Amino acid sequence: MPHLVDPTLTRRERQRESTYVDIVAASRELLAESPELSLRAVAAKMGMTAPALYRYVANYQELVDLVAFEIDKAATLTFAEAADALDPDDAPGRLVAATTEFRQWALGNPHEFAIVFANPVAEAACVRRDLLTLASSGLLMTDLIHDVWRQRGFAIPAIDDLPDVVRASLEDPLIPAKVEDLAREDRGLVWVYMQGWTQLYGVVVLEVMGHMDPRVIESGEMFIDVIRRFAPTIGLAEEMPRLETLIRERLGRTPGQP
Amino acid sequence: MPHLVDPTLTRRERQRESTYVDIVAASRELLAESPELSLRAVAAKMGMTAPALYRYVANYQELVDLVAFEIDKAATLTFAEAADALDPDDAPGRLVAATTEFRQWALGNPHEFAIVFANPVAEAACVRRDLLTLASSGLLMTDLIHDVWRQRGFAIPAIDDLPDVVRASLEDPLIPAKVEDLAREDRGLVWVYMQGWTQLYGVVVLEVMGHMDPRVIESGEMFIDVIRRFAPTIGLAEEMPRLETLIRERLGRTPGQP
DNA sequence: TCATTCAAGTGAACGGTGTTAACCGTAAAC
DNA sequence: GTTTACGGTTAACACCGTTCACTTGAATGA
Repeated sequence: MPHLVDPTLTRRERQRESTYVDIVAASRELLAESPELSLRAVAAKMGMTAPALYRYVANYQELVDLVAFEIDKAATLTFAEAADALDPDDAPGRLVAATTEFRQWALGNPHEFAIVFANPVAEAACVRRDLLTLASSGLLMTDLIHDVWRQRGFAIPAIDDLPDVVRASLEDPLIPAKVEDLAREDRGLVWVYMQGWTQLYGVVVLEVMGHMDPRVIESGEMFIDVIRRFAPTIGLAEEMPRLETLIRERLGRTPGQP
Repeated sequence: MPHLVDPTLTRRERQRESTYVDIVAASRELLAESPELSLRAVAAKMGMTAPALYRYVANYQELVDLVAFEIDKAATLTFAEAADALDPDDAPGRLVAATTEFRQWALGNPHEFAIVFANPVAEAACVRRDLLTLASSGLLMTDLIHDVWRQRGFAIPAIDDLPDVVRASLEDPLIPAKVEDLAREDRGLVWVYMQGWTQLYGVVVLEVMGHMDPRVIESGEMFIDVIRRFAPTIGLAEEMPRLETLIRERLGRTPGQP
């Protein structure tokens, strides 16, 4: 089976690339068991000594950033899969499916979640060749909300009604995301996305950290409640009963299984 | 100035008590500069060697729990002060004042915030004599919401309308908080509190972690937005304009100064 | 008052961490 | 075919949490 790897890369580059993959794999195996990710442990798991890793990352923080970036990328794939299990025409269903999968993944992989989302400005470094590509999970979620908006056309705040600072941050965003695809007058949609993300993030962090009655966490009622309260904002009030059963279906499963 | 300390305690006990205070003080000084709290550094700052600390805490995690508990207690005092700067009759104002102070404190003391609120089930241990007294900041917030409810009397969900698990967790709560003061039919208020706390927590964690446009963080617009969207839930829709100016006043100050 | 007890501190040590330095073989590059 | 430089090594440093054996001095009981 030829051409499984990019042939434009030289042998050395391909080898280096595969080492990066190994680093991430070893790190994720370690994270599955212990919350602490140590450079030495990663090296040991790869059959190397710790200083060797410094040929690939400048320091420990960069290792963490690399792993966080790749975890986010991989997790986003499973969120997208959850969405793709539904009709392309059912944008609301796809959104809540991905959202629920996100919540389930976070609860099932608390250490990975912590490294990606409870990491102070994780995106700051990400020195790898993949430049400063915003968290891919964020891109997916914006896309999904965008789809809902296109299909259902809920009301979004006029960008000129928003506070000055907000308007400025929407007009030229710091992280060159897909925001540029939106016409200036539609940028209010991004603000709606941020509102939703904020609320979603709140429940999930509280649940993952265990700062909530275990029975409530286990049942997912607060998670559902948050979605239910946000639904009207994106014009999904009437559809909510259907979406709720859709969520509850997903809550029963172990994450990752479509 | 006699009787500054409890005279019922023997000399040894008083000395021990003061050492605990020193431990917390040294820890907080360290947290003001570096995000990492190390047992050895705390000991060094107190002029002791590391093993000596093991006379006071069983292990590192217990040190962290102790410090987290005391930080929460101290921070809650400043929240309460912010509320007390307003009329006792102005329950809504007191609530948003404390809430805003919480947000300001979190942004100003990110390491302390992380140790208290981004700590996996911090309340689990807390082996100190103060038994298992729920996070005091949580108690304050419930009190403040309770006051708003008594003064303004907004609609709360009937406990029998809530999902089974939620009802169960409200009828006999895991953490023996002030929930017991509420009649069974009023327990829905606690659910409202949890909703509010979830949303507040979401913004603040996102802001503290830096997972948001710095300009938006700096301005506090998302924080205000969250409060504004939650206000109607506790019957404060009409009062929101007044409350918003109240918030913006507080946003300008450095936290801790009433 | 004297002997005893015991809490509170010490230093040394173990295994772990991130990180740097000097070194070396081998595969790529010219 | 030589040279370069990449990817690995070992040794060492400073720091971490933790344990153990030991001292000391103050509170306690006879």
